[in-house]
Amino acid sequence: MCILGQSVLLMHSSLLAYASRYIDLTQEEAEYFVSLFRHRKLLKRQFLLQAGDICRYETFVVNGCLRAYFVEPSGSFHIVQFAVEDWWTSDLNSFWNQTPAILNIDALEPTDVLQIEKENLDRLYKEIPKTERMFRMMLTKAFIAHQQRIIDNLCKPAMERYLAFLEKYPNISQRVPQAQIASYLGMTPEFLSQIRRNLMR
Amino acid sequence: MCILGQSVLLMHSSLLAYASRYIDLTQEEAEYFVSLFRHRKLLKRQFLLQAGDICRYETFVVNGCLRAYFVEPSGSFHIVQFAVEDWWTSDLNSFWNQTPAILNIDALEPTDVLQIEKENLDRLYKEIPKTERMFRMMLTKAFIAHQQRIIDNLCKPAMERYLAFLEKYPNISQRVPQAQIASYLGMTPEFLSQIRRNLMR
DNA sequence: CGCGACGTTGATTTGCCTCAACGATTGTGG
DNA sequence: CCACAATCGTTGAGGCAAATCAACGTCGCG
Repeated sequence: MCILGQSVLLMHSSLLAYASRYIDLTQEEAEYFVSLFRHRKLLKRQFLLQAGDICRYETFVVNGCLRAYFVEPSGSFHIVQFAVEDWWTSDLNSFWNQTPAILNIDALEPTDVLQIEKENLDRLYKEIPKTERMFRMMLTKAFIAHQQRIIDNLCKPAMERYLAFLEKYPNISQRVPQAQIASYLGMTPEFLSQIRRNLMR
Repeated sequence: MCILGQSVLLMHSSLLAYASRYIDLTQEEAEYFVSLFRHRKLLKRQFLLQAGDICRYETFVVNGCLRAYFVEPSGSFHIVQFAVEDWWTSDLNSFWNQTPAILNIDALEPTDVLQIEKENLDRLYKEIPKTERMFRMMLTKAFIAHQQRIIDNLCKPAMERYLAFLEKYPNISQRVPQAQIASYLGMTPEFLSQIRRNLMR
């Protein structure tokens, strides 16, 4: 155990615990699996990815909190995703095609992540095919969540979207600033504040 | 070749052509692959899935056009997806968990589809593992498209969303009624009409 | 022909944004 | 340990994009 914080071993066990929800790995497979990831520590506000760069890694969050956001030419920005413990994040389009990213990803808290390169991920699929199943399942869940979000954005007014967010992500709503949540929900911080006032009664 | 329309053989070749974009199948594998699908013909306005039912199939569109939409308690509805030739559709959440669907799917035109049951899909993954790769890749692309749609909905005004839609789906915008497109884009038909008038100059 | 589906137009309303100013809290350097 | 800046949330006035409601025109079709 490392004095300076959680050891890499503990990081790995966090990732393996996650994987075990989807697939069973032998001791040997598990070791190979985690060996393809590299650990990285982020300070608050440090970037994991900047728009324009190529997204080289798929990222697993061990602890802390990241945000992925899109910056418009006008300068305003919109949060696409929060990622806390046990979440994955990346600019999937950039990662998949190895093209410049349109998303920025940075840390809202000091954060530990494990990252895997595209090459290694392809290698992993090849060496341990059932890992491909895991990623397919993860993607399925993420896709469903995105679809639900599209539906909500289409038909729910601001207050309902906020209430749904509170219910769905209680662990996120308690740790990230309200302005960030407003951005995620597609409204201004001022308006979210007004909504909260109305909810007080 | 069947007198009453495209033969099942041609349907299958359409599906195999699609699959070949992602993976290579031997003759034998290809035959097994398509044998797991059943063909179905839909009349205009016929339902493929109704909310509340369990979504038993993943559906590949051979020709025609489907829409997947969500109906609110108030009665208003929102189109989540159009599916034309070479697209897949389902209520993925319902299919995945075998829980009641929240989406309705029906035909905007007479439509031919090929459907695979969950059991057979799982069997397919097992017998021909590379098919799992294909579905993972399809999902990745769909996920990316959904993410882009979320971004667009968050930051683009109605007119830009409409223009982006025209550019992205020219083959859809020419065949489905404008009111349907308005629903997909999250605006009223009246407002879309106004936008089109403004674009006339 | 007459009905239903579809698109258009205009008047009015409203949900949400913009802009600007003002507390409260945090944190950081002197 | 204090002072000051930065961050964060709140409040209010005014404006705009888009919804609502209602009426009307135009097809295609039974």
